[in-house]
Amino acid sequence: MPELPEAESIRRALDRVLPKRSITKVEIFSPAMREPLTPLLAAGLEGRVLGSVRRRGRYLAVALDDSRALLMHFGMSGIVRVEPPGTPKRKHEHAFLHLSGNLIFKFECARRFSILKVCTPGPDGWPPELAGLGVEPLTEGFNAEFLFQASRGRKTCVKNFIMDNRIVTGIGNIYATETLFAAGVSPLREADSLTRSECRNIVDRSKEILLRAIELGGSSISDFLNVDGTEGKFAQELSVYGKSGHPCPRCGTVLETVRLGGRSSCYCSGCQK
DNA sequence: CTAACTCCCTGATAGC
DNA sequence: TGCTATCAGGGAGTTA
Repeated sequence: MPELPEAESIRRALDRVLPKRSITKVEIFSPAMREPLTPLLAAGLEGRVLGSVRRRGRYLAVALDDSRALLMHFGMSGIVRVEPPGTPKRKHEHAFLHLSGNLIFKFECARRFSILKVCTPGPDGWPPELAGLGVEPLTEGFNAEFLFQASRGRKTCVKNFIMDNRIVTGIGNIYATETLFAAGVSPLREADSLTRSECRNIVDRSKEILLRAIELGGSSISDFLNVDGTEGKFAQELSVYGKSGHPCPRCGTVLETVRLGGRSSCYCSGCQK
């Protein structure tokens, strides 16, 4: 499912193909989504020229030439493709944006958790609905002291804490699971119990893992595909995610799974304290 | 304020 | 074979 590295892979791909193309026609096939797609029809998109593609957490924003932007989020199963006409329509394709240069931007989502909407960015360059997002994990702002201070007084477990988008944005179940394994920290630990040193470890490992995943085009777990239809290759480097019952790659202890905040979490009780 | 729920949705898989 | 139950889960919303 798309987390930050997958969103960044999509961003890079879209940023190579979308800018300077104009929207020639909008087609909506499935109005009933997490947010309705029908407003796209009345948004006056025909004739608008697309600009650069930026990312905030797992959201992407494609600039429009009228100071608005197309905002998208991939939920769990969102896929976007840019293809020439002629490909048969797939079952869960919900919207097409026809583009100049004989291409179609296709918005697909089996579970309908994705978002595609027009937004109006504020002074910070992002629409108000993204105002509550926390720090970007690949910036200087995400550092040991930040994580340490943010976790003081927090009784929630460390896994839920680093998956909280209001604290740090873009880290979902896969990368939280892998980060805590690499950092040797149990997902069950109270956030408040983290030492500065453990915070530094979590921050450093998460950045390494996210950067490596971006390098490999993300993880294709279940539904994720890149814009060109290829799979990300990071899934092959996962140490513990989805490997419950397998031996720990570091110490051989059988990996356990617990449910935290409604999400399954795989970890090694031998390596993660 | 925090923490712990519920819900949205479909497809894959397990069990009977 | 065909049914039902369970799980996958981001984020918004609700409750205590």
